[in-house]
Amino acid sequence: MVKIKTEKTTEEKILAAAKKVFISKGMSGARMQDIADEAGINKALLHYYFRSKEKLFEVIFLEAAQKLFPKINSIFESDMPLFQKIEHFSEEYITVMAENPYLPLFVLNEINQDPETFLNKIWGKQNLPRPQKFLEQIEKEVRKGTIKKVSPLHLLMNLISLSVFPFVAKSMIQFTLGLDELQYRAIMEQRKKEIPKFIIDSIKK
Amino acid sequence: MVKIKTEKTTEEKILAAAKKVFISKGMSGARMQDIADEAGINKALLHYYFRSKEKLFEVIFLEAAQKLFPKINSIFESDMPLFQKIEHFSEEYITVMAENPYLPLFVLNEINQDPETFLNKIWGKQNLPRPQKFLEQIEKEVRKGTIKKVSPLHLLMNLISLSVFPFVAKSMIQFTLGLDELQYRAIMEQRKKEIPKFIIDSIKK
DNA sequence: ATATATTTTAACCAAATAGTTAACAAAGTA
DNA sequence: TACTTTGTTAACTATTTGGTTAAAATATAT
Repeated sequence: MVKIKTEKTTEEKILAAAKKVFISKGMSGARMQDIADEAGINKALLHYYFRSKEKLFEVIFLEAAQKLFPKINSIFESDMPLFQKIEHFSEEYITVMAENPYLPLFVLNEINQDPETFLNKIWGKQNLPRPQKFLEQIEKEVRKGTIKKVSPLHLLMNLISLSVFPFVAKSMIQFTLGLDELQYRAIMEQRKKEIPKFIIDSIKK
Repeated sequence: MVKIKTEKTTEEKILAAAKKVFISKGMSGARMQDIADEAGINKALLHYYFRSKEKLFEVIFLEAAQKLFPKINSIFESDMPLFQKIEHFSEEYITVMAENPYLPLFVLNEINQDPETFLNKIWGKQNLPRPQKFLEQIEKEVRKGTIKKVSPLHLLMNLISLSVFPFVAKSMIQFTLGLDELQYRAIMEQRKKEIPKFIIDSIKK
């Protein structure tokens, strides 16, 4: 019988704790002490593994951004037909976000605090959404006459809005509608099918 | 010729400065010194007019929340027919938010940081969205057969997502699409008509 | 076993930051 | 004018917080 290592290394504990604290409090609201407590270690250890709060934050933020965008691009830039792409996108996106519901708000908020820093320095632009191909595809379908004459840009914004916003407004939605965690998840599950149906019903001829 | 007072009172200067700083940096990222500088006054004056950072923040946050929700409710609860309500909502909402584009992200983010505090203590629930009547109205239309068999809840979420998200993601959108302020505003202007068209095309029989 | 390198901690430090105080200035009032 | 209230400031204080240090504990190599 081989012994399998299940204990987290200190670095993993730190990263998990940092992720939790940064995502719930944001960069400026997070305290190094809170992260240390959450990880069950001494504060000095944070600085031993990651030099500063900024460095630690950068790791967490990049990981979050990686999770948010690359998958979007791989779908946007694939060769699927339009309707299938729309279905695939909301399915995939909601699946990933259901496991990390606070991620979109976290990323959007940090970007908003200092767009310059985040959008230029931290990212190579390969991580950013590249909707070009998707936009062209819509335009082509419009010209072919297979869908109604819709604005590609607005259709893009619609697809993303419908998929992302329910996560950004999670707390709000749960509170105003009185939903517990399970009910919320169930509704997000439904949306995987609801969104493409809603969109396709609107644009198909 | 009567002299008209155009100078701001100190209190107004503070509120304007606090609004600007809090909305761009958030509660935890904002510095009292920044607010004082922005208002062109001494830091001690902030404490003279508002006792603490928290008190000052509460004023700003409430004002922001007031602007965000009551109008929504007055539309949701009016007696307009459904389609007109949808048109009216996106028109009204986008008009208000175009003047305060960072407001939704600010409010959603602060709520997220501490839902308990914000949603219970600070608000009397009269400010929160009350979508009940709107949901019932949709259900009625479905039963009458005037629109397709859609989920009222998802339709509600769709309308709000489509209207609010483009403001929440403003920085992101501008950066990835390379839009300046004017172009962004123009697109939001278009959305006032695009959103209701998009929705109604989807649900009408 | 001994020595060396790595990991972890408690105690400390310096900078940042919310909040206070006491004195001064301006405006209102008798 | 004298006096009181209101508004404003510079300088200061207390606390929070990111970061450091030096020593102890643990693991690793010889």
